[in-house]
Amino acid sequence: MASNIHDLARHLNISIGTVSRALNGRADVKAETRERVLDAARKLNYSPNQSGRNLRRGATQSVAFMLHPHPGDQQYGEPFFIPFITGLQAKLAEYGLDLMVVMGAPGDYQQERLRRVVETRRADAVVLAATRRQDDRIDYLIQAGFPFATLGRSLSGGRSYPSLDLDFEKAGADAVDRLVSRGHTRIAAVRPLHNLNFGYLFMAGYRKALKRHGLDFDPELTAAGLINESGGYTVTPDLMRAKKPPTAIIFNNDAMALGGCRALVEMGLEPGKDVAVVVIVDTALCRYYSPTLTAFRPALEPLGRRMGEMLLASMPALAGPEGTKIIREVWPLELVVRDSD
Amino acid sequence: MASNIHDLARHLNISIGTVSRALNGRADVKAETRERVLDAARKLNYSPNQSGRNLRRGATQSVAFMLHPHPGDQQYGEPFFIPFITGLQAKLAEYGLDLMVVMGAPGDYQQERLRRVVETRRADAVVLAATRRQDDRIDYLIQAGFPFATLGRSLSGGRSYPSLDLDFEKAGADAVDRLVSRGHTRIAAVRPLHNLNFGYLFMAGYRKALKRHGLDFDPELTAAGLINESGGYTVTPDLMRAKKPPTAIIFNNDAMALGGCRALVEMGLEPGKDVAVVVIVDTALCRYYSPTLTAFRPALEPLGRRMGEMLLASMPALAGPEGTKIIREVWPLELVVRDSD
DNA sequence: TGTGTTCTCGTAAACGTTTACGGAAAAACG
DNA sequence: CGTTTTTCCGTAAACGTTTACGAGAACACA
Repeated sequence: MASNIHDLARHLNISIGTVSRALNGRADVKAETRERVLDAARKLNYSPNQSGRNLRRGATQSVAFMLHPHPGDQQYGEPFFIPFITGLQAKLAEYGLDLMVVMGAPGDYQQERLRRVVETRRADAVVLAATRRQDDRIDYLIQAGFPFATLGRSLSGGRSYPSLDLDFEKAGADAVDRLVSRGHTRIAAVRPLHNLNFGYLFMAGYRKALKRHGLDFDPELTAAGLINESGGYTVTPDLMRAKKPPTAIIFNNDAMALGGCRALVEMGLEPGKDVAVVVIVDTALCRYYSPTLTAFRPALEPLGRRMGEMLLASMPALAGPEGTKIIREVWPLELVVRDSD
Repeated sequence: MASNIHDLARHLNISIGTVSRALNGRADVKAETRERVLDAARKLNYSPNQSGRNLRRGATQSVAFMLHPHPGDQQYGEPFFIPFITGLQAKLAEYGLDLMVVMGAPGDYQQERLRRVVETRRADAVVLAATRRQDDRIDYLIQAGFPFATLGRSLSGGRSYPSLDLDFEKAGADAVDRLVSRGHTRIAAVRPLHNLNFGYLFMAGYRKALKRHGLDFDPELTAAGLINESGGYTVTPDLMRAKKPPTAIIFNNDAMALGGCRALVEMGLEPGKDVAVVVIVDTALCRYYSPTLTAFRPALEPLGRRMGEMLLASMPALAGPEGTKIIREVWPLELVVRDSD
């Protein structure tokens, strides 16, 4: 049960040093001895104590993913993150690393939890998501010299850390292009509250495309809400009460769109007919609404795997010093045309 | 930065023993000394190395929550679990415990990951979710003598471990009652694939209520699918092609219902008018569909907090031996009547 | 003053690993 | 057979904590 390396060594009549070396696949141990050790370990069902190992190695062999709510948002962005985490975990597992997801308490934007993980060295690296325009967490991690990577970019920290992002700017522009090509000229955009960086990127693409098509930017046609059903639901009526109401709305994600569509229905409008709808990030819902919603679909699971690779490459202890390079990538979002526009 | 307790002691010209005692709030240290230590710790921003602490204490001060996919289900049950996890984490934090979420790889039903956590003692206790009728994980944990609690019951392990569950049996029966009172006699039920225990409970309640109302159980009116949109979407057409098709469908959760409604629409049927719909577990979606879906709503965040309390009470190291009692509870689900039935 | 009690604190031994170092035995080589 | 190299393994020192034990100082009391 609580057997340790000494028990194992005693049982085999050899030293703990040899046992350890055998277990860790070191070269300087006879093949026969290694077999005996491995057998015995299996029989006594020994497995090394992680705390002892961590202490001696000065590393925990694990990576923390910080998942956090936005204040007032009960739903997190979980349908988005789960496939991402799955991919990340799969890749890390290939290198013997564990992934642990750390949830922050709503409100403090996880600064406290992050410090805790870093200061007590519970993980060897962390990955941050939902980066903000200016992100204290990034500044903190750089200053602390702690390895990390982000899902999403930020103005903080410049280009000095690995990051992976989706091309929200292009998606924003593509959405406008698509709607213009369908004859729309009054196109609204619903972005996330809380100055999340992808919100800015999305809006930047949106505005650029409007200008390219010679359309005016009308502040009344934009709104910001929580990234969930209630956010879209709350914000949409205001949009429709504009002096010149939109004929199309681009929602930041599918949950917001669902809420928005509900609001439209309650106003007696039919989504996809009276008002076109396009969604920037579809997690799963867009296929199942009526009408089905035209949306951009991210490849989240591969994105997670890629994040794992980036992290590995940036951890000197694992990739070797030659692998210590900072990788930054931006991945495209694929447009899936459905019935709502 | 990487300062340890020796640095701190040297800086203060006292022994590491005293520093440790001061930091851990032991009684046998002068008030003035404690102040000095605390100040210095803050100034040098020292925080104890978790690995050293774990090793010495033989405990990690953390709890693992095993989150896992069902094979073929990419979406996990995350909208369900996230609020639960939030509550759990909040409660544990009150006692200085960290929560880490461990994601299993799809397919192996997390046996391997669970063993890893237990054998390497990465956590002091685990909480299991989505229990099955017969659950190897429970048998394993009992045999290993590892502290745990479950969200959901199981046939495995009898009543020898703490568990928290929702009353799916009553919800299943209530759903039937409600539909019968609205004049339905041909009521279908869509349950989860994979012999999850809550699926059995739901179906048990469903069948009991049918019998109570003198209605026959028709196997053609039940189906099993993945617990997500695609599960409901796939399964619903079969139901409607029964010799005597249902006039109402009870879906196990909101995601399945969404998929099911989509299928109905594609068959030219209007959910809530041609076919009544009731949902057993609503996470967030039911309010936002058109028509809004009648559903049972669980109090997930409080449930998570309660789980935290149960766990604490069952961990001798934390609650003291007098607190070592096994708590088992079943919580009600609240019916929210909307437009779909 | 002598004795007993209470506060404080220092010492050192754990906790379970990994690994640098060195030495004995075996192998290789002339 | 002597010398050098290689292979294998044991020894012991870390890693950063916590805590049992004991001792000195301070205090109380008669």
